Amino acid sequence: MYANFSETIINRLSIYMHYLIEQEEQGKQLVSSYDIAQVCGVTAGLVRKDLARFGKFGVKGVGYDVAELCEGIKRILGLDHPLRVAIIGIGTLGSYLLSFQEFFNGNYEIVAVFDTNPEAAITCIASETGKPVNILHLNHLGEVHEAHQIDIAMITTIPSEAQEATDHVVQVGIRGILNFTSSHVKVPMGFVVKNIHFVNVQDSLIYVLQFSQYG
Amino acid sequence: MYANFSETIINRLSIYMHYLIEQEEQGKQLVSSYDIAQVCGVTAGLVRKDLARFGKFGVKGVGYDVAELCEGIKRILGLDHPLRVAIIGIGTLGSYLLSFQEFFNGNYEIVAVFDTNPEAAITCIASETGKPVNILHLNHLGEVHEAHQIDIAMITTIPSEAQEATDHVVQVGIRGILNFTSSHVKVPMGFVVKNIHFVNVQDSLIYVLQFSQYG
DNA sequence: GGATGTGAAGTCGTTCACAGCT
DNA sequence: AGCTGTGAACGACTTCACATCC
Repeated sequence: MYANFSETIINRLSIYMHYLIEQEEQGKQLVSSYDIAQVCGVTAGLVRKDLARFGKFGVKGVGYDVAELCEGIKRILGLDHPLRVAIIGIGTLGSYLLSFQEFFNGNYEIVAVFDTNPEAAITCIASETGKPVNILHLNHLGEVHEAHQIDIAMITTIPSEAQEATDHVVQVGIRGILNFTSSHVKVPMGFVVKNIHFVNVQDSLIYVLQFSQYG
Repeated sequence: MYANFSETIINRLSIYMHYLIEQEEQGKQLVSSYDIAQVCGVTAGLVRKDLARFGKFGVKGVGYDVAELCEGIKRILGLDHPLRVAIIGIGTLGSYLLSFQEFFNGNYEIVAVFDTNPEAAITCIASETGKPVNILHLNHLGEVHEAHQIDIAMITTIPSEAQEATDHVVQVGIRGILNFTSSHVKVPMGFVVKNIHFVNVQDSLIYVLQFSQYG
């Protein structure tokens, strides 16, 4: 296993990987650090440094084999086997996540959707995606986790219910949590939460715009 | 205006600010760097350093006035006046963004929604939010921008149409772009793109989970 | 020739400890 | 006593330049 590197570096590896997946789908076999750098918005030297931390993936004078490097990064990230995801709370956001499974590039699988009011939700989903989706009451989270070993729970409830939903997730022993709500949630040691708040990105965009005026 | 600080720092200011807005709504008047630090997941010293870069906001021995600090950060970020947003492409993601206007805490206003197929979209939206929403053909983007001075365009089309939509946005002169699609988009100098790809966060969550086993 | 891998240098971000104000 | 503001020490990240290999 690869020692504990910083989130900054790991996040870039993820970006590189998704670029490589794209290239692989388009049939490209070889890329250079310059190719990766340009698309991902970093310098070529940094790409090489990032990769060199984890081993030697390239061939001097030639570049990187797309499929090989992609597999290498997947191994580093822990994405070399399929990962199971549960969605907790099925409003507009939950149904969006369901409909965009293609985002996941095959690494993730949504195994179940939970809500405290599953009947009301079913109509919503059916009209959105056209797919039949199994929506279960949150009480069944434990059984499903026992049966399928869920890696990540996505919290997509309304903000005021986020902590309660998270407590439930923690209680059944799912250790990875993606919090899409605007509330902060707390978990005990050994569990990991990552927040996805696009508003912060939006705010920093506004900040940068102040300094990028023409002239 | 406040000189060009790094995205890391600006992103934290945004996180602090949203915490302060929450506290203000709950009637709290005073916070310490320790309060902010605990909720936002950083150290108290870092909070003070971050703020000190931009001026003196607190009172020694006392703490920070919530409303005052909140206003201060808004001024730094450029959020001290309402900002106008357009949504380009109205599928499940676009309708989610519409329905979550409360996320924005009053700083942002969605002035219009555009699509290349507005008729098809209208039904989708109406059933989602229950609100009447004006969906216009993308051809009208220029007029609306003239009339309302749009600050940010959110690209929420299907990935294969992202670049085309972005080109349109650039052409009418909207300089801030939030790209929610999985495609990379290119813009000329003077324009700013920020990507919102939760998959990268999800990937890094998986990485971290490898090292947080019990025991 | 062309691209990687890497030490060394340089920059940037964070922690620490404490002086100073209330 | 409590909490901010800040220089100094520390550590992490990034760039640079070049030796190295295909």
